[in-house]
Amino acid sequence: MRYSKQREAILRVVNASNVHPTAEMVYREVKKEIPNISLGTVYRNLNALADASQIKRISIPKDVDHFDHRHVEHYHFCCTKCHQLYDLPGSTIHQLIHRLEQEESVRITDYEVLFYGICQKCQKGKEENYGIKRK
Amino acid sequence: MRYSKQREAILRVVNASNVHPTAEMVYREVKKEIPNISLGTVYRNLNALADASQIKRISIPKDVDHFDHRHVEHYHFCCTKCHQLYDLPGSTIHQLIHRLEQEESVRITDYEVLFYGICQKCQKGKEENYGIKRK
DNA sequence: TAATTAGTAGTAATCATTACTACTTATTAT
DNA sequence: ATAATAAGTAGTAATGATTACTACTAATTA
Repeated sequence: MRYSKQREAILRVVNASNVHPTAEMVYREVKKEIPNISLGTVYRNLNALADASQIKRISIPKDVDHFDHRHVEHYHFCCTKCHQLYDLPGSTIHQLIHRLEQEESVRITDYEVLFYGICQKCQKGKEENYGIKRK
Repeated sequence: MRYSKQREAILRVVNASNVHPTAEMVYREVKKEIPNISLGTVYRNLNALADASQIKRISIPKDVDHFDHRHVEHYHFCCTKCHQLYDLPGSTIHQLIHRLEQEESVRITDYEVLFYGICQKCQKGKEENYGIKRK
């Protein structure tokens, strides 16, 4: 993979973000720096970066793909009320992976743990929707 | 939700399947019984059944949605070689959920645990692709 | 048994994502 | 360095899974 300022900017934006951005969100952000960047370029590079394990693609039912700079191990939490995607800390999964590899004879190379529920803010009745539409 | 023979057949097909069928697969199967059923009807009912927690929608990056009759608690395993989706047994997650609810002040109502790796068959070099195309 | 209204078939539309094409730019071999 | 080469890009068209729409059908109810 050869260098390009577009990919560098895209990776920088994903790394700097704390909201698990969608391709569209990354596009809008990178546009500030490279105004004529193409949405296709953003998609192509997000996929390339995910394939190279530099970032992580998160697939959520009834939602567009999100991307995450997975620097520390964690799980994801999707609030079913405001549809905001949060991080949850955790590393419990490793023992589980080890056991499953032994018992099920599979080789596990990656994982995604996604919880659904009501986030703290929404429990307090202070939810906002963040303009995220559900299909 | 009122009764319809279409929804009944769709639920029956999902329940009888052990391959986490896609909407298209359910459609092809139900068509044997109700030849003029519409693909839109299958989608609508799969969504309705998922919303009613009778089945579960599984979202996988770069793949179409799959559906699962979640009768016993388990995790999912997606082989990165043959792209087949398998079940992995497990119930370890409950302690984790309880701890996260306490520590993070969220209310968790559902979860999805998806592992990636190489399945037993593919480790033995006997993989098939099952005609599943990656975009 | 008629009235109501959810459900359906069939088709058109949507929209996130990918593919394509001509052009540009990073890397390489002379 | 500089030309060759091949990966990357912008812009736009195409794709394809999913949803929306419309006129019709059938399950529930009063």
